[in-house]
Amino acid sequence: MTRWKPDPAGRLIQAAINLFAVQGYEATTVAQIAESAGLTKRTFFRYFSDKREVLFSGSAELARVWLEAVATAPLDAAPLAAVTAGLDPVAEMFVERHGFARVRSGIIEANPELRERELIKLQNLVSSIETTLLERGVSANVATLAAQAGVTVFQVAFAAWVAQDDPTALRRLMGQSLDELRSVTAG
Amino acid sequence: MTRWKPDPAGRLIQAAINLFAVQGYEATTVAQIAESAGLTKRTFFRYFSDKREVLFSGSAELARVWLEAVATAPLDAAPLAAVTAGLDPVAEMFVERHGFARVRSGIIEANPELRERELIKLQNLVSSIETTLLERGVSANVATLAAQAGVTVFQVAFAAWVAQDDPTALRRLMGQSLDELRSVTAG
DNA sequence: GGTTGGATGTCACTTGGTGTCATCACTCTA
DNA sequence: TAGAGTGATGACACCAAGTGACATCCAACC
Repeated sequence: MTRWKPDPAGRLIQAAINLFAVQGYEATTVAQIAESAGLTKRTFFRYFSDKREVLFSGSAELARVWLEAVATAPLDAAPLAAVTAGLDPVAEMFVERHGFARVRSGIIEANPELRERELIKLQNLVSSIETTLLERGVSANVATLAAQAGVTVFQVAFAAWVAQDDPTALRRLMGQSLDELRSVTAG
Repeated sequence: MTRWKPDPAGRLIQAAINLFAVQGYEATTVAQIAESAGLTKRTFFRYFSDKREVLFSGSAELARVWLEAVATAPLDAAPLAAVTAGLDPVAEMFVERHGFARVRSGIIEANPELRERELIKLQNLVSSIETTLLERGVSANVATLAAQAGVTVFQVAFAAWVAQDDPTALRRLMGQSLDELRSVTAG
């Protein structure tokens, strides 16, 4: 037998999502989450830097997948093309998480504090993509704008994806969003 | 004689900025800010919903100026043209605030909590512009993308503006940023 | 069998944020 | 002009997030 029950971080995340879904984010205390996972408040803060972070540990994987695609895109690809090369693997990564994403999105949309955290995670993603572009020789402002444009395309498509029922629709929605951005900025 | 010293909110803002600049945001307590303004902690929270908000009361004016410009743009203007119609009056509004903006930006950039708040303020601005576009008959996704594109252009230009010395440069930097966005999404 | 070490628990503390009621001076009205 | 509002502020108690310091426990290793 192991000394403690396994995967404490995973248990905390699951407990948190359940409690947030049932009684709301604000009405749930960290002590409740920890107790529900069989741990203490102090241990919660050893795994997550704050109460919000328990919903955002997955953002590291999103960044990892996207960044790898940008870094390995053909060196002669245009900046925005390199950025949007990340959309395919990202879409694939989310196919099996449609249900989870919907619950999580519902919780986040209902709370301004969590929306703030989501925005800064997306901004960190923009910064990371931007850095990758800079390493590919793209100029500073163009890197910023291309990275931001790509993430915006993702955001718009993601919002549409959680609002409908087809788990595989993300890829198509992203393509559509990109086309619309092109037509908006073309005028 | 008046009963209390005038403009309590303004005094709190000034006291907060001074303290943040000298000893940092985290090291400054709300009680210190309030005492420095000759008020109590309880009164601080009557004027600002939380400690971060004391740095963001100006964002309402930014939104007001920008939205008015979007709403009064020619009805046959393209969505992005209507959005960027806000850049001129916004640039004008900031000319006399270059010094203040630099101090404030320095404080915000140094603190993740404050960056989160700034991002959600910008996102709220995006949403407001989006709503104004919808009222002008623009379709949903296009409204989102045009509003987001315009605010991104502003963000990029603003960052460049506080990094240099000419208070009047904002307008030119915005035009440049917009041109770059067009070229990025054109490919 | 004793020791080490990493994960967890305990406890005390600071600070952000809120609810409730008291205070105090100005104003309005009889 | 007395006295009842009124609106801003203060006083106080309280809760929950977050942190530092130290104790505890059990598995593995010598």
